[in-house]
Amino acid sequence: MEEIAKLANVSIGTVGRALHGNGRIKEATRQRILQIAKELGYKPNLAARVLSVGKGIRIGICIPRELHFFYDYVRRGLFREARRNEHLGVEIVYRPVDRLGEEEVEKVKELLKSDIRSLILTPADPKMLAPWINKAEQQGIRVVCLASDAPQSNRTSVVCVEPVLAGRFAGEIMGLMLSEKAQVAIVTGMLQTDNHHKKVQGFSEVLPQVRADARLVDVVEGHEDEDETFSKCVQLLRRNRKLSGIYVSTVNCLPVCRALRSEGLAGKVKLITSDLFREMLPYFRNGTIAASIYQRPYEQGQAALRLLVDHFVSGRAVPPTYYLNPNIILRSNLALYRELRNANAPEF
Amino acid sequence: MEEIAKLANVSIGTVGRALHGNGRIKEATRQRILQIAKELGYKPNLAARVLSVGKGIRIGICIPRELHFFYDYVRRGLFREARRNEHLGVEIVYRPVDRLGEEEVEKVKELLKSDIRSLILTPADPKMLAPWINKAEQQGIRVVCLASDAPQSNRTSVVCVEPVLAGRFAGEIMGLMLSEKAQVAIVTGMLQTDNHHKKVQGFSEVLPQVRADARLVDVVEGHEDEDETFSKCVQLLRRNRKLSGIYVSTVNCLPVCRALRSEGLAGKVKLITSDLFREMLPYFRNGTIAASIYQRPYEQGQAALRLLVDHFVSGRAVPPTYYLNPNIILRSNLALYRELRNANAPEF
DNA sequence: CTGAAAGCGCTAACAA
DNA sequence: TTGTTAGCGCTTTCAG
Repeated sequence: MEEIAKLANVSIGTVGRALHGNGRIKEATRQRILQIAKELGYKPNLAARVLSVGKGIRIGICIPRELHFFYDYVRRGLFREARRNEHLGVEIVYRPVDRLGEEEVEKVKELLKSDIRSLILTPADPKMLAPWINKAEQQGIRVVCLASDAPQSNRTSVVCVEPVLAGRFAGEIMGLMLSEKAQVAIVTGMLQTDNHHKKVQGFSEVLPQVRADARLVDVVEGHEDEDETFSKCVQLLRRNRKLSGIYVSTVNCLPVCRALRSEGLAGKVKLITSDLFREMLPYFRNGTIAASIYQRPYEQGQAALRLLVDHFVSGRAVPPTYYLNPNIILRSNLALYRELRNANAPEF
Repeated sequence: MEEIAKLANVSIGTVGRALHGNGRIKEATRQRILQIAKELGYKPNLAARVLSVGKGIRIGICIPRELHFFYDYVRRGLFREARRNEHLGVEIVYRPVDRLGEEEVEKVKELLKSDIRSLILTPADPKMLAPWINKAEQQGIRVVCLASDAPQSNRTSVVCVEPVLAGRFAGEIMGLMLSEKAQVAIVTGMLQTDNHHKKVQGFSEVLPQVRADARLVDVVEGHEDEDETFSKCVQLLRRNRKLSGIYVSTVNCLPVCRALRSEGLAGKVKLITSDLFREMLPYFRNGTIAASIYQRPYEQGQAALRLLVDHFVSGRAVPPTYYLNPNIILRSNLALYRELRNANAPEF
């Protein structure tokens, strides 16, 4: 900056104003300074800037505590990435809700009063939340939706795995695994839920493309209830002894596994589940679960935070969407997943 | 630091010496200061440190230019992550080789003279390189192997996809896709190559576990030659009309695709390839390639650099190994891969 | 062995 | 509209 100032015959303060864009400065000098800066290949020293500005970047976070197997990893991704950037003054204001959707509006209101520059949240009820998101954006608070979206709102960005893609992915794998004239079923939570609806949609779109002779014979709604899911699955399996594949689009796969075992069909019926948690492990090991579609909660949290840090520190634009690729978990790569590693393994 | 100094009745300079570990300082005062620092929960301001020290962390990089489809992404991962950490003074000294193994020792020697704190390289000839790696480590230069390993050396760490795992992963997917009494073959480069050998090994271990009745009938070495691979594949397919799966463990999958098409077997024989580049796209689209095992070159580069930055900036230990999970690419998730995205899409 | 002070590059408040 | 200047927290050099 000093060198620019010298060449432009102005003070270092003026150079600052020119570079900064704001401030009262004559357009002519501004242009001149900018020109010289470019010629010199000037790049700001971020360390100095951070040191000088002093106050950090406060980021509000509102995510659920449950379901732990998912949000624990989202949270870790967020917090670790925040800590990695502590030296840039990144600071988190954490206002969790107990379950998805519980009191989310209250928490958001609270966060809006906390002098935050940005807000990360997992909208459960986008309609309800939209006015608050819009209000935040009006105040200059960047809102990033995480894991689920609020498309009708003015949110700056969303980080997630597209549910349709997850469904398509599952559908394609299922199709590849099936033999001729196969019959498959889907077990889901509630079809009303946007997320589940889209997964089912993606799955059923793709399946016939991969195997024209495959048929989706049933979509079972388990309503996230263990017993209901179990008994409905048993019925499904008895009703249809030729079923050769099941896709569980919700996290509740354990009752499905149990139903398969109790009917002696474990390993015979190809089972594709979603996500990953400890209790699934034995079913993976003994071949009941063939594959699981993993939504990479840790990386989702990490990505959300990185987008914001890059934006506030380097002025990088935040893309309106950041879609992650789902992973597929099989027996052979199971060991590499954090959920099953010991706590002190290195993480990113 | 000022507050610590006050409480300990010393100057800020003494606090610095105590914290820093080095320097001439009476052990008693050192302990006292450390104690107070801990009580106060002192954490150094990294921005200030970087600003003060001035000179950054120079990291030497020696990776090949070819094969572009792979190393271009490794390089991007490395460079972008370096740029993200510019404000911490991270700086790259880039000494590429044209092809894997070409003049690697020369380049490494050159880099060792460049006042680097760390060295990232892709060893092609570990035996040859080991003494240089050891020398570097002796000089206090942290050596990180990237994409391939030099296990007999004293390298600090390795970042890669384990080839055995990639093979096992492919084997399991293949197993899941096959029907009864299936016969499969592998097309590889040279079995002498450690990497290929291990992939083949992983694949053949897992296949019978997934399908006891499947049989690995042939392993074809194409020696990375287009014509040789093509004609050997055609022979393979004619010799064995009942072949139902092929795993290509090398990047050279195009001749295999062409052979399948020319024999009218595209889509009939399940084809699993490795990695991803533009020319594979049509074969994905028309169903010739069922799946590809993706080694995430971008993330490999990114991870290597992150490990080092975390180490030098925050004093975090570098884990001796950092294994990435390979991804599987299918038609449905193809669109999300960078290789096929336009250049200005957001990246991490 | 310890203290004092300059300065890293930038921002922001105040003065002109 | 522009110039001046005091720090931000730390390292490092030079003097005690």
